[in-house]
Amino acid sequence: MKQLHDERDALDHLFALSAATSEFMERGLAQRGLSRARASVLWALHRQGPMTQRELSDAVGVTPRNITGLVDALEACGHAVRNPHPSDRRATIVSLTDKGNETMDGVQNGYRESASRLFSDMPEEDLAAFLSVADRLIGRVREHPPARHSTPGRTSPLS
Amino acid sequence: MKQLHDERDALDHLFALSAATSEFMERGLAQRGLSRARASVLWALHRQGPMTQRELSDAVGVTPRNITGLVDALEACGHAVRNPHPSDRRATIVSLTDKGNETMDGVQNGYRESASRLFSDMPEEDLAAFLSVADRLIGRVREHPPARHSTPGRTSPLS
DNA sequence: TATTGTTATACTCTATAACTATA
DNA sequence: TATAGTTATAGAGTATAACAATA
Repeated sequence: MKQLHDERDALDHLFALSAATSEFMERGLAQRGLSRARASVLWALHRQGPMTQRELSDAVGVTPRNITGLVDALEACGHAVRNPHPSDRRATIVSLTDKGNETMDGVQNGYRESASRLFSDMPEEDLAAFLSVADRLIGRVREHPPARHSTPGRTSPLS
Repeated sequence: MKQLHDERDALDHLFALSAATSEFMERGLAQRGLSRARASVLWALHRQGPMTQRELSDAVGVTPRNITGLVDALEACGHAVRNPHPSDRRATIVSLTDKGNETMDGVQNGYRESASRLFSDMPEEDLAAFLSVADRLIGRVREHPPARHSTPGRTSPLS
């Protein structure tokens, strides 16, 4: 009885934490004029360097058609550029511009500040417990349920 | 040095947990043919009973125009019905159908199973630590940053 | 034949603004 | 004058399918 209630309370907390965190992250991106979808492209380029749109498609987890649109938008606002592939004339290489790199550095610094603000005064053992539980939950949540083909758009910030 | 790394690691975990949880929840809804936006309307009706579209608009946090579209879709798939307001001829009352109630009961039972699967074998003190940390994080994440006007579409499952 | 990136098309979710019927 | 819900329009993000250029 008590245990059952605790479990449901925990799932409630998990959902609430997920929603709040998601809004938190998107608010940070919005300050720099980025949507989550566009930021996910910039993250991939920032972490892994220049790559073709096909590679971006795999890295970000959306179809090549969508990469066309996202890169169009990022090019229009000066965060990325398209260049011809040196040896494969079908392909185009997408790279970050200086502005794109500055933006992503800023996002990264923002995350550092956030991390400090959220966790710096948290007791060591609470932090450890949170990391441990989060690890287990991530694993369970990913493996168990009837896995459909991936839902798009998860970004993986904080390189 | 060590502490700084721990903080960033914790934020990383928080983002990853948020993304995984969000996919987990939407997967559960998708099994029943529901998107998050439509499920949020059904949740509001399931929790609070029949209400006008205007009230739904406030409950769900989207514009009245969007409620029109969402209710159109829910009516088309038999989960909800529109009826005239008894005293205000401008307004329409939206209610769950039997099918809508069954669907939401199923979603709720699914969440109960999920809660059990995720948390039932977790040591009491880990569960307590997670709840405590989650509470603190939700508060910090909501208050601190340059709060824009609300991002839409958070559902609040598990009544 | 297979791959890269595009055009064409469609669907969902979001928004504002203008309009109709009612209060 | 104000409110409830609609139409009209727009934009982002997702998807498939067909096609051109190239491998």
